[in-house]
Amino acid sequence: MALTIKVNEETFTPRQQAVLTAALDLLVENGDGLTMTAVARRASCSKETLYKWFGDRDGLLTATVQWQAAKVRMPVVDRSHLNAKALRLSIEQFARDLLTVITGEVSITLNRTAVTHAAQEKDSLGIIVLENGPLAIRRRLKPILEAGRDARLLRFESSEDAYRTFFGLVVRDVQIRLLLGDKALTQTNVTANIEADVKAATDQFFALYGAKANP
Amino acid sequence: MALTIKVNEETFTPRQQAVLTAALDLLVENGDGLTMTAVARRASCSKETLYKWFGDRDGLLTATVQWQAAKVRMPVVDRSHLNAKALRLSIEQFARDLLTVITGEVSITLNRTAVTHAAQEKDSLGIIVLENGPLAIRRRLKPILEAGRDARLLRFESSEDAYRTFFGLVVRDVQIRLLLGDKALTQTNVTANIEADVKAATDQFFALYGAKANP
DNA sequence: CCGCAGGCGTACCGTACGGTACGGTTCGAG
DNA sequence: CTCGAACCGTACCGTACGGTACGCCTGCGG
Repeated sequence: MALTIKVNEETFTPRQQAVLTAALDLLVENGDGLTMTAVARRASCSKETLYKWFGDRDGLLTATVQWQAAKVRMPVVDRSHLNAKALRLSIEQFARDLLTVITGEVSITLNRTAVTHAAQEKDSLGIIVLENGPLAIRRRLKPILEAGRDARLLRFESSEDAYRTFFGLVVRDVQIRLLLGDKALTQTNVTANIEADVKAATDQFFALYGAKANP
Repeated sequence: MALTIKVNEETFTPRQQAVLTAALDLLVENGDGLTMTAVARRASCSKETLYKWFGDRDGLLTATVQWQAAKVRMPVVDRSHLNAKALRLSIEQFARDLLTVITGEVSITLNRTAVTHAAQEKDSLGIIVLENGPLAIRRRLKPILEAGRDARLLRFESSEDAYRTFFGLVVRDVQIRLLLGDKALTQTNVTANIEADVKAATDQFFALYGAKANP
């Protein structure tokens, strides 16, 4: 049960979603100190119900992460008419969404939880976060990049490499520093600079992969 | 005691270093399941000694991370005669060292431990890892970058931005994926591509910040 | 040889927490 | 009204682990 990876969105009853919300809230505020008793108390339900619904602590954790991670949805970009301006706006939007999500408190908590989990030979949470984080972005971004290449607006060999470079240019050292609790990177400090960072990253990406550059 | 951040390298007796080595080994193999009893047994010492030397579990953890992290030393690059070729080699070397360290098993373990720690309002380990990881690299790289700029080989406004872009270009999504336990990124899989990745990142860095480009 | 400091091994304690059991309550079906 | 399913609250159990106490051994200064 705990090892099961649910690929398609599991339907939770509203009551169950309330429990998951409580669990997520506790996770965000209390860090990793998520206890079954605390969840039960916060959600006003009995521990027995928790165990009946989610199997064990890992099942509850997995369901919470899965459920929340699946909520993060990147906007779909119109791919039909793709001029230079539209492409740039799309890329910029991706950068903005990526940075916004990654610097969010919920995302930080989920990533921390998954990393902690991965430190105990249990990779299920890591896979979920990966699947709904970086990999989701990759799935969405790649078609855009390839459309841009087909339209002679971008130039690259491997869309995989282009995506990963984009990721690096946008995220830089922000995520790891946030995960490590760098006080110099307060939430407000980051969000204030998002627009400038997005623009800079997009500029750099086009400098590297724009049709004019990089012959 | 546990909150103390030791800035200068604490001198540990050989016996104490053996204990720290045992702790690190356990950390690497057993993930986060580091128990005082296990350390004591592995190091053939008594728990009482552990507590006498390190105060509490956090103190031992901090000492271990601190001691190991301080071992990671970036090579100092000769800054005196700086032609284009030497600069490029220096940058490349930094990229190589950064990737090699970050993908190492010990580094992954330390980062995971620090992230886990940071998920419990305790940021001491995070600060240590930050200080000896990204920030150490920054301290070493910045002078090189600025020397390159002074020599008209590089062109950038802020050396801080240049460093962070470099970090992003080199690390990309490798570190977070390793921390999350991505099976698709096996150790060997990464190390095999390090040279190619290093060259690509350096190329991109010079494309963005080389004197000829980016007017 | 004596005494003692440092350290090993082990037994022990307290607590926190995962997991279970059970009595009481609500609510819908028949 | 009755019955049973679902669920709440709570008490309880077992265990793992952080931290402490203590007995024993070793080595060394006097």
